[in-house]
Amino acid sequence: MLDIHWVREHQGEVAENLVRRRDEKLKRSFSALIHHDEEWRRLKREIDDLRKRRNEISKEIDSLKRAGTDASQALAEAKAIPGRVQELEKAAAEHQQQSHRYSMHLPNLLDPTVPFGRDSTDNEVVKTWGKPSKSTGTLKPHGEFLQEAGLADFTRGTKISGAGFYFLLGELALLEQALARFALDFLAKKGFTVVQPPYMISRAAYEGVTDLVDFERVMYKVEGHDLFLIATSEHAICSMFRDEILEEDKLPIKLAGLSPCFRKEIGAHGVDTRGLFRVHQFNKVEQFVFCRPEDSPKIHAELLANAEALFQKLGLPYRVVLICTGDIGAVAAKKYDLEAWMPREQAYKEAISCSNCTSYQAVRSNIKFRKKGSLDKAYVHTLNSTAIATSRALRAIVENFTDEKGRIQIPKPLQAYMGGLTEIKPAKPL
RNA sequence: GCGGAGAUGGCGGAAUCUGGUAAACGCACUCGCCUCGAGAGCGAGAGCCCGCAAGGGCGCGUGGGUUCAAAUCCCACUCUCCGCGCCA
Repeated sequence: MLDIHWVREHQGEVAENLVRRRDEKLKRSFSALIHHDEEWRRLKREIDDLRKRRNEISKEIDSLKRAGTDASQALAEAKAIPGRVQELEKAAAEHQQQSHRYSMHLPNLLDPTVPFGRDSTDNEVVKTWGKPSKSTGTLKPHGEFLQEAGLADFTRGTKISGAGFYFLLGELALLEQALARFALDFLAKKGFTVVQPPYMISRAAYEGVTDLVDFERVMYKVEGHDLFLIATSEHAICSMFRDEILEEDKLPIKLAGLSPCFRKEIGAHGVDTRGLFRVHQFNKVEQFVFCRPEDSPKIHAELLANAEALFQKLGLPYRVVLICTGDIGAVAAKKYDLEAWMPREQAYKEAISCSNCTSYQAVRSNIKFRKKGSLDKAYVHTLNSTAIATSRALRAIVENFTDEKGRIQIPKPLQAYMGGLTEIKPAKPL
């Protein structure tokens, strides 16, 4: 969400931004927003004037009564006001609601460096690291391999919970824990505070962090409660500081979230349907930062560097893409994806998403900071980046590091978390 | 889940019974004056909304109701504390 005060003064810039997104619908929403905002302000003025008059008369009535004088004339005038106020308030509330609704749909201002494009095929490759392995033509889909190797059970996961659910078994389940712990230890050393957030949050908290369409498409609703399962710890962590004014010298606040992520993501995905790539539940270590506006570009680069460092330490080949205007979504002003090399598909696939959300979430969640030595307040900037989404990292490890005998080589930095184990051998399926 | 008490600025707290337009009093904070400097003292300020401003409106956990007028009365909800129950 954009700050409405700012929008009133910078309508041209907002319109330009929408042109870059090439979205006619948004342009109409924007003029509707301006219209309702103006109407609301006009009515508010009228209502305030009426209230002023009512307050004056109320005072008169008070003093008349205290003096023991007849107040019936003043009372008669006063009685007429609340009804009129109520009428106008109804109209004003309607306009305010509409203006709020439209502003909730307005996307963030894009950073000027975001490339113009239609969809993910127009994203710009900015870096490639590591040597992508050539296809041997013998690799099985990782889901099939893990099922046969007794390291995961997709069949029974589907049986009890439906497609997109799975059991991790034995050493693969331990490797999943190792990955998460590896990422957390790395971030803790970088000054991040580790956070285990609530896994369910209320609608109001949720509206502060994400686009409204996510409620239908992505999030699971808990029946009978005002609660949604989090789709990432980013959501819980951002709303953690909702309606707060932070002190400038506490910034930047760097947090490393650890949580399961629950996503509906309806629809079939071909070869990815069975396996760990696209699932309804996975664990993720997330980087999240609240900072001063002037620091967010620098911190954005840091978060990406952290994500890259983790993949480099694991030895997983990847490339970094800068997401284009058509693929970036409503929340981020600028976004990089880190795509890991997946040998079986001979393709880079999204493993990490790293966004500078500027003040978009801060406005929605009302998170400000007080400038040092003054009473001035401004919205913070928020940034988030995956550190490790364990499900996708596991797939990358399995595909990149399994030898012809079906043994998965454990990346060096994870071995310490696996009691010194260097490889995972296939087991008998349960 | 049951019973009791409560929710007011950054904090402690007053006004609630008896409706009359909130933050008295104290602490902390910001700016200014005064000081060589610090402190003390004095003055102003300190939430949100509309307005270029002057000014006005709103705001006492949330939502509704009664009233010319609600922190105060009524209803529902949320949360906190105490006790009991249940529980990994």
